[in-house]
Amino acid sequence: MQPKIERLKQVVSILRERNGAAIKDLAGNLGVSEMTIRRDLERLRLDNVISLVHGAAIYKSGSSPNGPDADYHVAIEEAVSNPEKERIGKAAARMVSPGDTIIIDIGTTTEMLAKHLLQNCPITVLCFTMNVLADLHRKNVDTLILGGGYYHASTQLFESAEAVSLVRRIRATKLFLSAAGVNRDMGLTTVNQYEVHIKQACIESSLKKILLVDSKKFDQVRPAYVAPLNAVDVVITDTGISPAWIRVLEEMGITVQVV
Amino acid sequence: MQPKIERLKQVVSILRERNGAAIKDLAGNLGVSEMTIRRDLERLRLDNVISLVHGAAIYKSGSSPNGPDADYHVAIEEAVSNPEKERIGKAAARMVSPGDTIIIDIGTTTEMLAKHLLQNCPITVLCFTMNVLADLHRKNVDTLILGGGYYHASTQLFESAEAVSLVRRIRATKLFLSAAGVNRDMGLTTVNQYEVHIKQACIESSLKKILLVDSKKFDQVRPAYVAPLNAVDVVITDTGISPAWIRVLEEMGITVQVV
DNA sequence: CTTATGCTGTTATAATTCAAACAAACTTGT
DNA sequence: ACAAGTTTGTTTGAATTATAACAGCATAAG
Repeated sequence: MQPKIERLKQVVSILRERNGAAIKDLAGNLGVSEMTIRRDLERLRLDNVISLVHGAAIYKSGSSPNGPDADYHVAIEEAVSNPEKERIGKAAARMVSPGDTIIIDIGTTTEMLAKHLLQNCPITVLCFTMNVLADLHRKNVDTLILGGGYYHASTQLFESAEAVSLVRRIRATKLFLSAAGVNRDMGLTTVNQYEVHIKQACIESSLKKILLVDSKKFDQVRPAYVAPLNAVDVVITDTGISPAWIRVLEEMGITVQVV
Repeated sequence: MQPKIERLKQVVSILRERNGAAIKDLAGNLGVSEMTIRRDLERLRLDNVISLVHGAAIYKSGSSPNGPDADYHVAIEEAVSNPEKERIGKAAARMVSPGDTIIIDIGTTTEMLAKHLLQNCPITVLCFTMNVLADLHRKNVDTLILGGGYYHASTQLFESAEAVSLVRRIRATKLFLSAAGVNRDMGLTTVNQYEVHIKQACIESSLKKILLVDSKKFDQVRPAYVAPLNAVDVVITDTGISPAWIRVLEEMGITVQVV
Protein backbone atom coordinates (compact mmCIF):
# COMPACT_ATOMS: atom_id res chain seq x y z
CA MET A 1 0.00 0.00 0.00
CA GLN A 2 2.78 2.40 0.84
CA PRO A 3 4.76 1.94 -2.39
CA LYS A 4 1.59 2.21 -4.41
CA ILE A 5 0.63 5.56 -2.94
CA GLU A 6 4.13 6.80 -3.52
CA ARG A 7 3.97 5.75 -7.16
CA LEU A 8 0.57 7.35 -7.62
CA LYS A 9 2.00 10.62 -6.39
CA GLN A 10 4.82 10.33 -8.87
CA VAL A 11 2.40 9.58 -11.67
CA VAL A 12 0.33 12.64 -10.83
CA SER A 13 3.47 14.71 -10.52
CA ILE A 14 4.71 13.69 -13.95
CA LEU A 15 1.33 14.16 -15.59
CA ARG A 16 0.90 17.59 -14.06
CA GLU A 17 4.33 18.65 -15.13
CA ARG A 18 3.98 17.50 -18.73
CA ASN A 19 0.21 17.84 -19.16
CA GLY A 20 0.08 14.16 -19.91
CA ALA A 21 2.18 11.16 -20.85
CA ALA A 22 2.17 7.88 -22.74
CA ILE A 23 1.58 4.77 -20.68
CA LYS A 24 4.74 3.29 -22.08
CA ASP A 25 6.76 6.29 -20.93
CA LEU A 26 5.27 6.23 -17.47
CA ALA A 27 6.07 2.55 -17.13
CA GLY A 28 9.61 3.16 -18.28
CA ASN A 29 10.17 6.19 -16.10
CA LEU A 30 8.86 4.55 -12.96
CA GLY A 31 10.32 1.14 -13.59
CA VAL A 32 7.08 -0.84 -13.43
CA SER A 33 5.05 -2.72 -16.00
CA GLU A 34 2.53 -1.05 -18.26
CA MET A 35 -0.24 -3.09 -16.70
CA THR A 36 0.52 -1.56 -13.31
CA ILE A 37 0.46 1.92 -14.76
CA ARG A 38 -2.81 1.11 -16.49
CA ARG A 39 -4.39 0.12 -13.19
CA ASP A 40 -3.06 3.24 -11.50
CA LEU A 41 -4.41 5.42 -14.27
CA GLU A 42 -7.79 3.76 -14.12
CA ARG A 43 -7.99 4.71 -10.48
CA LEU A 44 -6.99 8.31 -11.23
CA ARG A 45 -9.55 8.45 -14.01
CA LEU A 46 -12.30 7.39 -11.61
CA ASP A 47 -11.18 10.21 -9.36
CA ASN A 48 -11.46 12.64 -12.24
CA VAL A 49 -7.79 13.57 -12.08
CA ILE A 50 -7.00 12.53 -15.63
CA SER A 51 -8.70 11.47 -18.82
CA LEU A 52 -7.60 8.36 -20.61
CA VAL A 53 -7.05 7.93 -24.30
CA HIS A 54 -5.66 5.01 -26.23
CA GLY A 55 -2.03 4.79 -25.19
CA ALA A 56 -1.80 7.81 -22.92
CA ALA A 57 -3.24 9.80 -20.04
CA ILE A 58 -4.01 13.52 -20.13
CA TYR A 59 -3.99 15.59 -16.98
CA LYS A 60 -7.13 17.57 -16.16
CA SER A 61 -5.99 20.97 -15.00
CA GLY A 62 -9.48 22.41 -14.81
CA SER A 63 -10.13 20.32 -11.73
CA SER A 64 -13.67 19.58 -10.76
CA PRO A 65 -14.16 21.03 -7.27
CA ASN A 66 -17.20 18.95 -6.37
CA GLY A 67 -16.25 15.60 -7.71
CA PRO A 68 -17.25 12.54 -5.74
CA ASP A 69 -13.69 11.76 -4.71
CA ALA A 70 -12.26 15.24 -4.89
CA ASP A 71 -10.70 14.75 -1.47
CA TYR A 72 -8.52 12.04 -2.86
CA HIS A 73 -7.34 14.31 -5.62
CA VAL A 74 -6.42 17.04 -3.19
CA ALA A 75 -4.78 14.57 -0.83
CA ILE A 76 -2.48 13.37 -3.56
CA GLU A 77 -1.66 16.85 -4.76
CA GLU A 78 -0.77 18.05 -1.29
CA ALA A 79 1.28 15.03 -0.49
CA VAL A 80 3.26 15.53 -3.67
CA SER A 81 4.41 18.95 -2.61
CA ASN A 82 6.09 18.55 0.71
CA PRO A 83 5.38 21.75 2.65
CA GLU A 84 8.52 21.55 4.80
CA LYS A 85 10.81 21.20 1.84
CA GLU A 86 9.03 23.99 0.07
CA ARG A 87 9.52 26.39 3.00
CA ILE A 88 13.18 25.44 3.22
CA GLY A 89 13.64 26.05 -0.48
CA LYS A 90 11.90 29.40 -0.25
CA ALA A 91 14.12 30.51 2.62
CA ALA A 92 17.20 29.45 0.68
CA ALA A 93 16.06 31.43 -2.35
CA ARG A 94 15.95 34.55 -0.19
CA MET A 95 19.65 34.12 0.59
CA VAL A 96 20.60 34.52 -3.06
CA SER A 97 21.76 38.01 -4.04
CA PRO A 98 22.35 39.51 -7.47
CA GLY A 99 25.89 38.85 -8.62
CA ASP A 100 26.16 35.58 -6.75
CA THR A 101 27.58 32.43 -8.22
CA ILE A 102 25.69 29.55 -6.66
CA ILE A 103 25.87 25.79 -6.81
CA ILE A 104 22.67 23.83 -6.45
CA ASP A 105 23.35 20.33 -5.20
CA ILE A 106 21.41 17.20 -6.03
CA GLY A 107 18.26 16.45 -4.05
CA THR A 108 14.58 17.09 -3.70
CA THR A 109 15.00 19.91 -1.21
CA THR A 110 17.45 21.83 -3.35
CA GLU A 111 15.00 21.48 -6.24
CA MET A 112 12.61 23.67 -4.32
CA LEU A 113 15.25 26.37 -4.21
CA ALA A 114 15.36 26.43 -7.99
CA LYS A 115 11.60 26.75 -8.18
CA HIS A 116 11.59 29.75 -5.86
CA LEU A 117 14.46 31.66 -7.42
CA LEU A 118 13.43 35.01 -8.81
CA GLN A 119 13.09 35.62 -12.51
CA ASN A 120 15.72 37.70 -14.30
CA CYS A 121 18.07 37.60 -11.34
CA PRO A 122 21.63 38.25 -12.56
CA ILE A 123 23.37 35.25 -11.07
CA THR A 124 25.50 32.35 -12.21
CA VAL A 125 24.16 28.91 -11.40
CA LEU A 126 25.84 25.52 -11.53
CA CYS A 127 23.59 22.46 -11.29
CA PHE A 128 23.54 18.75 -12.01
CA THR A 129 19.97 17.68 -12.55
CA MET A 130 17.44 17.88 -15.31
CA ASN A 131 14.59 19.32 -13.27
CA VAL A 132 16.68 22.14 -11.81
CA LEU A 133 17.91 22.84 -15.30
CA ALA A 134 14.36 22.94 -16.61
CA ASP A 135 13.35 25.36 -13.87
CA LEU A 136 16.27 27.73 -14.48
CA HIS A 137 16.08 27.47 -18.22
CA ARG A 138 13.19 29.91 -18.36
CA LYS A 139 14.29 32.21 -15.57
CA ASN A 140 16.86 34.17 -17.54
CA VAL A 141 19.67 33.67 -15.10
CA ASP A 142 22.87 35.33 -16.18
CA THR A 143 24.92 32.20 -16.72
CA LEU A 144 23.83 28.60 -16.46
CA ILE A 145 26.31 25.75 -16.10
CA LEU A 146 25.47 22.08 -16.09
CA GLY A 147 27.78 19.32 -14.96
CA GLY A 148 27.10 16.80 -17.72
CA GLY A 149 27.65 13.09 -18.03
CA TYR A 150 25.63 9.91 -17.86
CA TYR A 151 21.96 10.54 -17.29
CA HIS A 152 20.16 8.62 -14.55
CA ALA A 153 16.51 8.73 -15.48
CA SER A 154 15.25 7.72 -12.04
CA THR A 155 16.91 10.67 -10.30
CA GLN A 156 17.11 12.98 -13.35
CA LEU A 157 20.79 13.38 -12.54
CA PHE A 158 23.88 13.70 -14.74
CA GLU A 159 26.98 12.03 -13.42
CA SER A 160 30.57 11.89 -14.63
CA ALA A 161 34.17 12.42 -13.60
CA GLU A 162 34.21 15.43 -15.91
CA ALA A 163 31.51 17.14 -13.90
CA VAL A 164 33.83 16.99 -10.90
CA SER A 165 36.60 18.62 -12.94
CA LEU A 166 34.20 21.30 -13.99
CA VAL A 167 33.28 22.04 -10.39
CA ARG A 168 36.94 22.29 -9.43
CA ARG A 169 37.44 25.00 -12.05
CA ILE A 170 34.68 27.09 -10.55
CA ARG A 171 34.48 29.35 -7.53
CA ALA A 172 31.05 29.95 -6.08
CA THR A 173 29.93 32.44 -3.48
CA LYS A 174 27.27 30.11 -2.11
CA LEU A 175 26.67 26.38 -2.15
CA PHE A 176 23.25 24.93 -1.40
CA LEU A 177 24.04 21.45 -0.21
CA SER A 178 21.76 18.54 0.58
CA ALA A 179 22.33 15.40 2.62
CA ALA A 180 20.40 12.20 3.24
CA GLY A 181 21.80 11.82 6.75
CA VAL A 182 23.09 14.28 9.37
CA ASN A 183 24.80 12.65 12.35
CA ARG A 184 26.96 14.20 15.05
CA ASP A 185 29.67 11.56 14.87
CA MET A 186 29.22 10.20 11.37
CA GLY A 187 28.89 13.59 9.69
CA LEU A 188 27.01 14.29 6.46
CA THR A 189 26.13 11.20 4.50
CA THR A 190 24.30 10.36 1.29
CA VAL A 191 22.99 7.29 -0.48
CA ASN A 192 25.03 6.86 -3.64
CA GLN A 193 28.80 6.76 -3.78
CA TYR A 194 28.92 8.65 -7.06
CA GLU A 195 27.43 11.71 -5.42
CA VAL A 196 30.30 11.95 -2.96
CA HIS A 197 32.98 13.35 -5.25
CA ILE A 198 30.63 15.92 -6.67
CA LYS A 199 29.52 17.08 -3.24
CA GLN A 200 33.07 17.25 -1.92
CA ALA A 201 34.21 19.24 -4.92
CA CYS A 202 31.30 21.61 -4.45
CA ILE A 203 32.25 22.18 -0.82
CA GLU A 204 35.83 22.94 -1.77
CA SER A 205 34.83 25.37 -4.51
CA SER A 206 32.39 27.41 -2.48
CA LEU A 207 32.85 30.28 -0.07
CA LYS A 208 29.69 29.85 1.98
CA LYS A 209 28.20 26.40 2.46
CA ILE A 210 24.48 26.25 3.18
CA LEU A 211 22.94 22.91 4.08
CA LEU A 212 19.26 22.35 3.24
CA VAL A 213 17.77 19.42 5.15
CA ASP A 214 14.34 18.64 6.52
CA SER A 215 14.36 17.73 10.20
CA LYS A 216 13.84 14.00 9.55
CA LYS A 217 17.41 13.77 8.33
CA PHE A 218 18.94 14.49 11.72
CA ASP A 219 20.54 11.52 13.49
CA GLN A 220 20.30 9.44 10.33
CA VAL A 221 23.29 7.74 8.74
CA ARG A 222 23.57 6.74 5.10
CA PRO A 223 26.22 4.59 3.44
CA ALA A 224 28.25 7.24 1.61
CA TYR A 225 30.30 9.67 3.72
CA VAL A 226 30.58 13.22 2.39
CA ALA A 227 32.04 15.57 5.01
CA PRO A 228 32.07 16.42 8.72
CA LEU A 229 29.29 18.57 10.09
CA ASN A 230 31.52 21.61 10.51
CA ALA A 231 32.10 21.74 6.76
CA VAL A 232 28.94 23.81 6.51
CA ASP A 233 28.35 27.39 7.64
CA VAL A 234 24.57 27.55 7.68
CA VAL A 235 21.79 25.00 8.15
CA ILE A 236 18.24 25.66 7.00
CA THR A 237 15.69 23.18 8.31
CA ASP A 238 12.07 22.95 9.45
CA THR A 239 10.56 23.29 12.91
CA GLY A 240 10.86 19.57 13.58
CA ILE A 241 14.48 20.01 14.67
CA SER A 242 15.12 19.37 18.38
CA PRO A 243 16.55 22.11 20.67
CA ALA A 244 19.45 19.79 21.42
CA TRP A 245 20.39 19.67 17.76
CA ILE A 246 20.22 23.43 17.47
CA ARG A 247 22.59 23.69 20.42
CA VAL A 248 24.99 21.18 18.91
CA LEU A 249 25.11 23.03 15.64
CA GLU A 250 25.51 26.46 17.16
CA GLU A 251 28.33 25.27 19.37
CA MET A 252 30.13 24.32 16.18
CA GLY A 253 29.71 27.87 14.97
CA ILE A 254 26.99 26.93 12.48
CA THR A 255 24.13 29.35 11.94
CA VAL A 256 20.77 27.60 12.20
CA GLN A 257 17.70 28.93 10.44
CA VAL A 258 14.39 27.26 11.28
CA VAL A 259 11.45 27.81 8.92
CA MET B 1 -3.47 26.64 -47.77
CA GLN B 2 -5.74 29.06 -45.96
CA PRO B 3 -8.14 26.40 -44.64
CA LYS B 4 -5.25 24.36 -43.39
CA ILE B 5 -3.78 27.20 -41.32
CA GLU B 6 -7.22 27.79 -39.87
CA ARG B 7 -7.53 24.17 -38.87
CA LEU B 8 -4.07 24.14 -37.32
CA LYS B 9 -5.05 27.04 -35.12
CA GLN B 10 -8.18 25.18 -34.04
CA VAL B 11 -6.14 22.11 -33.24
CA VAL B 12 -3.74 24.15 -31.12
CA SER B 13 -6.66 25.84 -29.44
CA ILE B 14 -8.28 22.55 -28.48
CA LEU B 15 -5.04 21.04 -27.28
CA ARG B 16 -4.23 24.07 -25.18
CA GLU B 17 -7.65 24.04 -23.60
CA ARG B 18 -7.64 20.36 -22.72
CA ASN B 19 -3.87 19.81 -22.30
CA GLY B 20 -4.09 17.22 -25.04
CA ALA B 21 -6.49 15.08 -27.03
CA ALA B 22 -6.86 11.79 -28.83
CA ILE B 23 -6.38 11.85 -32.57
CA LYS B 24 -9.74 10.20 -33.01
CA ASP B 25 -11.45 12.98 -31.06
CA LEU B 26 -9.70 15.72 -32.98
CA ALA B 27 -10.73 14.16 -36.27
CA GLY B 28 -14.31 13.93 -35.07
CA ASN B 29 -14.44 17.47 -33.69
CA LEU B 30 -12.98 19.07 -36.78
CA GLY B 31 -14.74 16.86 -39.29
CA VAL B 32 -11.68 15.63 -41.12
CA SER B 33 -10.01 12.26 -41.38
CA GLU B 34 -7.58 10.97 -38.83
CA MET B 35 -4.87 10.95 -41.45
CA THR B 36 -5.21 14.68 -41.91
CA ILE B 37 -5.01 15.26 -38.18
CA ARG B 38 -1.96 13.07 -38.05
CA ARG B 39 -0.23 15.18 -40.65
CA ASP B 40 -1.17 18.37 -38.86
CA LEU B 41 0.12 17.02 -35.57
CA GLU B 42 3.37 15.91 -37.12
CA ARG B 43 3.94 19.48 -38.20
CA LEU B 44 3.12 20.83 -34.77
CA ARG B 45 5.46 18.34 -33.21
CA LEU B 46 8.33 19.50 -35.38
CA ASP B 47 7.57 23.05 -34.32
CA ASN B 48 7.81 21.90 -30.70
CA VAL B 49 4.25 22.84 -29.84
CA ILE B 50 3.10 19.37 -28.87
CA SER B 51 4.50 15.94 -28.16
CA LEU B 52 3.02 12.93 -29.88
CA VAL B 53 2.21 9.61 -28.29
CA HIS B 54 0.50 6.58 -29.72
CA GLY B 55 -3.08 7.70 -30.32
CA ALA B 56 -2.93 11.21 -28.94
CA ALA B 57 -1.16 14.55 -28.79
CA ILE B 58 -0.08 16.33 -25.60
CA TYR B 59 0.26 20.08 -25.50
CA LYS B 60 3.59 21.49 -24.36
CA SER B 61 2.88 24.45 -22.13
CA GLY B 62 5.47 27.12 -21.62
CA SER B 63 7.99 25.43 -23.83
CA SER B 64 7.66 27.92 -26.63
CA PRO B 65 11.15 29.29 -27.23
CA ASN B 66 10.29 32.89 -28.04
CA GLY B 67 7.33 34.65 -26.57
CA PRO B 68 3.94 33.40 -25.51
CA ASP B 69 2.44 30.60 -27.51
CA ALA B 70 -0.80 32.52 -27.83
CA ASP B 71 0.12 33.83 -31.21
CA TYR B 72 1.25 30.56 -32.56
CA HIS B 73 0.31 31.57 -36.06
CA VAL B 74 3.64 33.36 -36.18
CA ALA B 75 5.40 30.08 -35.76
CA ILE B 76 3.14 28.59 -38.40
CA GLU B 77 3.75 31.31 -40.93
CA GLU B 78 7.40 30.93 -40.23
CA ALA B 79 6.97 27.21 -40.66
CA VAL B 80 10.69 26.95 -40.88
CA SER B 81 10.20 23.25 -40.52
CA ASN B 82 12.65 22.96 -43.34
CA PRO B 83 11.53 19.97 -45.41
CA GLU B 84 15.04 19.21 -46.67
CA LYS B 85 16.47 19.07 -43.17
CA GLU B 86 13.56 16.99 -42.04
CA ARG B 87 14.09 14.41 -44.76
CA ILE B 88 17.80 14.29 -44.00
CA GLY B 89 17.10 13.78 -40.32
CA LYS B 90 14.61 11.04 -41.06
CA ALA B 91 17.04 9.22 -43.32
CA ALA B 92 19.70 9.48 -40.63
CA ALA B 93 17.33 8.06 -38.03
CA ARG B 94 16.85 5.00 -40.22
CA MET B 95 20.60 4.34 -40.05
CA VAL B 96 20.46 3.87 -36.29
CA SER B 97 20.27 0.25 -35.16
CA PRO B 98 19.53 -1.19 -31.73
CA GLY B 99 22.70 -1.52 -29.73
CA ASP B 100 24.36 1.46 -31.39
CA THR B 101 26.22 4.13 -29.50
CA ILE B 102 25.68 7.34 -31.42
CA ILE B 103 26.88 10.91 -31.09
CA ILE B 104 24.57 13.67 -32.20
CA ASP B 105 26.52 16.77 -33.13
CA ILE B 106 25.39 20.35 -32.72
CA GLY B 107 23.18 21.86 -35.42
CA THR B 108 19.67 22.25 -36.70
CA THR B 109 19.91 19.31 -39.09
CA THR B 110 21.09 16.91 -36.43
CA GLU B 111 18.21 18.07 -34.25
CA MET B 112 15.83 16.55 -36.77
CA LEU B 113 17.58 13.23 -36.29
CA ALA B 114 16.71 13.32 -32.60
CA LYS B 115 13.08 14.06 -33.35
CA HIS B 116 12.80 11.10 -35.70
CA LEU B 117 14.55 8.55 -33.52
CA LEU B 118 12.26 5.71 -32.50
CA GLN B 119 10.88 5.44 -29.01
CA ASN B 120 12.27 2.77 -26.69
CA CYS B 121 15.18 2.00 -29.00
CA PRO B 122 17.97 0.40 -26.99
CA ILE B 123 20.83 2.74 -27.92
CA THR B 124 23.33 4.96 -26.16
CA VAL B 125 23.26 8.60 -27.18
CA LEU B 126 25.74 11.38 -26.53
CA CYS B 127 24.59 14.93 -27.23
CA PHE B 128 25.42 18.54 -26.42
CA THR B 129 22.27 20.60 -26.77
CA MET B 130 19.19 21.23 -24.72
CA ASN B 131 16.65 20.54 -27.43
CA VAL B 132 18.16 17.22 -28.42
CA LEU B 133 18.25 16.35 -24.75
CA ALA B 134 14.60 17.29 -24.35
CA ASP B 135 13.66 15.14 -27.32
CA LEU B 136 15.55 12.11 -26.07
CA HIS B 137 14.59 12.59 -22.46
CA ARG B 138 11.23 10.93 -22.93
CA LYS B 139 12.17 8.42 -25.57
CA ASN B 140 13.52 5.89 -23.11
CA VAL B 141 16.83 5.45 -24.85
CA ASP B 142 19.05 2.98 -23.09
CA THR B 143 21.71 5.43 -21.97
CA LEU B 144 21.79 9.18 -22.37
CA ILE B 145 24.97 11.19 -22.00
CA LEU B 146 25.24 14.96 -22.10
CA GLY B 147 28.44 16.90 -22.52
CA GLY B 148 27.82 19.59 -19.94
CA GLY B 149 29.30 23.01 -19.39
CA TYR B 150 28.35 26.62 -19.89
CA TYR B 151 24.91 27.04 -21.38
CA HIS B 152 24.47 29.30 -24.39
CA ALA B 153 20.81 30.25 -24.41
CA SER B 154 20.80 31.44 -28.01
CA THR B 155 21.94 28.11 -29.39
CA GLN B 156 20.72 25.92 -26.51
CA LEU B 157 24.21 24.48 -26.39
CA PHE B 158 26.43 23.38 -23.50
CA GLU B 159 30.12 24.06 -23.95
CA SER B 160 33.18 23.24 -21.87
CA ALA B 161 36.62 21.68 -21.99
CA GLU B 162 35.24 18.88 -19.85
CA ALA B 163 32.76 17.91 -22.54
CA VAL B 164 35.72 17.27 -24.84
CA SER B 165 37.30 15.02 -22.21
CA LEU B 166 34.05 13.17 -21.90
CA VAL B 167 33.92 12.56 -25.64
CA ARG B 168 37.46 11.25 -25.63
CA ARG B 169 36.50 8.62 -23.07
CA ILE B 170 33.71 7.35 -25.29
CA ARG B 171 33.65 5.10 -28.32
CA ALA B 172 30.66 5.44 -30.61
CA THR B 173 29.57 3.24 -33.49
CA LYS B 174 28.11 6.15 -35.42
CA LEU B 175 28.63 9.90 -35.43
CA PHE B 176 26.06 12.21 -36.97
CA LEU B 177 28.08 15.28 -37.82
CA SER B 178 27.00 18.66 -39.07
CA ALA B 179 28.93 21.42 -40.82
CA ALA B 180 28.24 25.00 -41.82
CA GLY B 181 30.51 24.78 -44.84
CA VAL B 182 31.65 21.94 -47.12
CA ASN B 183 34.44 22.87 -49.52
CA ARG B 184 36.66 20.64 -51.63
CA ASP B 185 39.88 22.43 -50.73
CA MET B 186 38.99 24.01 -47.40
CA GLY B 187 37.30 20.94 -45.94
CA LEU B 188 34.57 20.96 -43.32
CA THR B 189 34.12 24.27 -41.54
CA THR B 190 31.88 25.73 -38.88
CA VAL B 191 31.12 29.14 -37.41
CA ASN B 192 32.34 29.10 -33.81
CA GLN B 193 35.81 28.13 -32.72
CA TYR B 194 34.58 26.46 -29.57
CA GLU B 195 32.70 23.88 -31.62
CA VAL B 196 35.89 22.72 -33.29
CA HIS B 197 37.41 20.74 -30.43
CA ILE B 198 34.15 19.01 -29.73
CA LYS B 199 33.64 18.07 -33.36
CA GLN B 200 37.21 16.84 -33.76
CA ALA B 201 36.95 14.75 -30.60
CA CYS B 202 33.69 13.27 -31.88
CA ILE B 203 35.32 12.30 -35.16
CA GLU B 204 38.19 10.60 -33.35
CA SER B 205 35.87 8.68 -31.03
CA SER B 206 33.54 7.32 -33.69
CA LEU B 207 33.74 4.32 -35.97
CA LYS B 208 31.44 5.53 -38.75
CA LYS B 209 31.18 9.25 -39.49
CA ILE B 210 27.97 10.38 -41.12
CA LEU B 211 27.72 13.97 -42.28
CA LEU B 212 24.27 15.58 -42.39
CA VAL B 213 24.20 18.71 -44.54
CA ASP B 214 21.61 20.34 -46.72
CA SER B 215 22.79 21.02 -50.25
CA LYS B 216 23.21 24.75 -49.66
CA LYS B 217 26.28 24.05 -47.56
CA PHE B 218 28.33 22.78 -50.48
CA ASP B 219 31.11 25.09 -51.70
CA GLN B 220 30.68 27.30 -48.64
CA VAL B 221 33.55 28.18 -46.31
CA ARG B 222 33.19 29.22 -42.66
CA PRO B 223 35.85 30.61 -40.32
CA ALA B 224 36.51 27.59 -38.11
CA TYR B 225 38.23 24.59 -39.70
CA VAL B 226 37.14 21.18 -38.45
CA ALA B 227 38.45 18.40 -40.66
CA PRO B 228 39.17 17.40 -44.27
CA LEU B 229 36.32 16.06 -46.37
CA ASN B 230 37.61 12.50 -46.30
CA ALA B 231 37.20 12.39 -42.52
CA VAL B 232 33.63 11.28 -43.14
CA ASP B 233 32.35 7.97 -44.48
CA VAL B 234 28.80 8.87 -45.48
CA VAL B 235 27.08 12.09 -46.58
CA ILE B 236 23.32 12.48 -46.37
CA THR B 237 21.99 15.51 -48.22
CA ASP B 238 19.01 16.69 -50.25
CA THR B 239 18.37 16.59 -53.97
CA GLY B 240 19.87 20.04 -54.47
CA ILE B 241 23.37 18.56 -54.60
CA SER B 242 25.06 18.81 -57.99
CA PRO B 243 26.15 15.70 -59.92
CA ALA B 244 29.69 17.09 -59.87
CA TRP B 245 29.70 17.12 -56.08
CA ILE B 246 28.37 13.58 -55.94
CA ARG B 247 31.22 12.51 -58.19
CA VAL B 248 33.79 14.34 -56.07
CA LEU B 249 32.57 12.69 -52.91
CA GLU B 250 32.31 9.21 -54.39
CA GLU B 251 35.82 9.45 -55.79
CA MET B 252 36.96 10.02 -52.22
CA GLY B 253 35.26 6.77 -51.24
CA ILE B 254 32.42 8.55 -49.49
CA THR B 255 28.94 7.07 -49.76
CA VAL B 256 26.40 9.68 -50.81
CA GLN B 257 22.74 9.33 -49.91
CA VAL B 258 20.35 11.83 -51.52
CA VAL B 259 16.90 12.23 -49.98
C1' DC C 1 -6.63 23.94 -71.78
C1' DT C 2 -3.08 21.74 -69.61
C1' DT C 3 0.29 21.00 -66.16
C1' DA C 4 2.00 21.31 -61.69
C1' DT C 5 1.40 21.56 -56.94
C1' DG C 6 -0.55 20.95 -52.54
C1' DC C 7 -4.05 19.00 -49.67
C1' DT C 8 -7.21 15.34 -48.40
C1' DG C 9 -9.09 10.69 -48.04
C1' DT C 10 -8.74 5.58 -48.63
C1' DT C 11 -6.65 1.32 -48.52
C1' DA C 12 -3.71 -2.52 -46.94
C1' DT C 13 -0.20 -3.92 -43.96
C1' DA C 14 2.62 -3.37 -39.88
C1' DA C 15 3.09 -2.06 -35.22
C1' DT C 16 1.22 -0.98 -30.88
C1' DT C 17 -1.95 -1.15 -27.20
C1' DC C 18 -5.91 -3.23 -24.62
C1' DA C 19 -8.18 -6.38 -21.39
C1' DA C 20 -8.64 -10.66 -19.07
C1' DA C 21 -6.82 -14.37 -16.59
C1' DC C 22 -3.42 -16.50 -14.05
C1' DA C 23 0.77 -16.94 -11.25
C1' DA C 24 4.25 -14.98 -8.33
C1' DA C 25 5.64 -11.80 -4.75
C1' DC C 26 4.59 -9.11 -1.02
C1' DT C 27 1.48 -7.54 3.24
C1' DT C 28 -1.32 -8.12 6.89
C1' DG C 29 -3.56 -10.20 10.73
C1' DT C 30 -4.09 -14.09 13.66
C1' DA D 1 4.40 -19.60 11.12
C1' DC D 2 0.36 -19.62 8.52
C1' DA D 3 -3.46 -18.08 5.76
C1' DA D 4 -6.07 -14.44 3.46
C1' DG D 5 -5.93 -10.58 0.81
C1' DT D 6 -3.18 -7.09 -2.21
C1' DT D 7 -0.33 -5.91 -5.57
C1' DT D 8 2.40 -6.78 -9.50
C1' DG D 9 4.15 -9.01 -13.83
C1' DT D 10 3.35 -12.01 -17.87
C1' DT D 11 0.87 -14.09 -21.38
C1' DT D 12 -2.69 -14.27 -24.91
C1' DG D 13 -5.95 -13.00 -28.67
C1' DA D 14 -8.61 -8.95 -29.87
C1' DA D 15 -8.90 -4.17 -30.85
C1' DT D 16 -6.85 0.08 -32.05
C1' DT D 17 -3.57 3.02 -34.21
C1' DA D 18 0.54 4.03 -37.43
C1' DT D 19 2.70 4.19 -41.90
C1' DA D 20 3.25 4.17 -46.67
C1' DA D 21 1.42 4.32 -51.12
C1' DC D 22 -1.96 5.67 -54.21
C1' DA D 23 -5.96 8.31 -56.09
C1' DG D 24 -9.18 12.31 -56.22
C1' DC D 25 -9.76 17.07 -56.17
C1' DA D 26 -9.06 21.70 -55.90
C1' DT D 27 -6.31 25.79 -57.10
C1' DA D 28 -2.88 28.49 -59.51
C1' DA D 29 0.39 29.18 -63.14
C1' DG D 30 1.81 28.73 -67.82
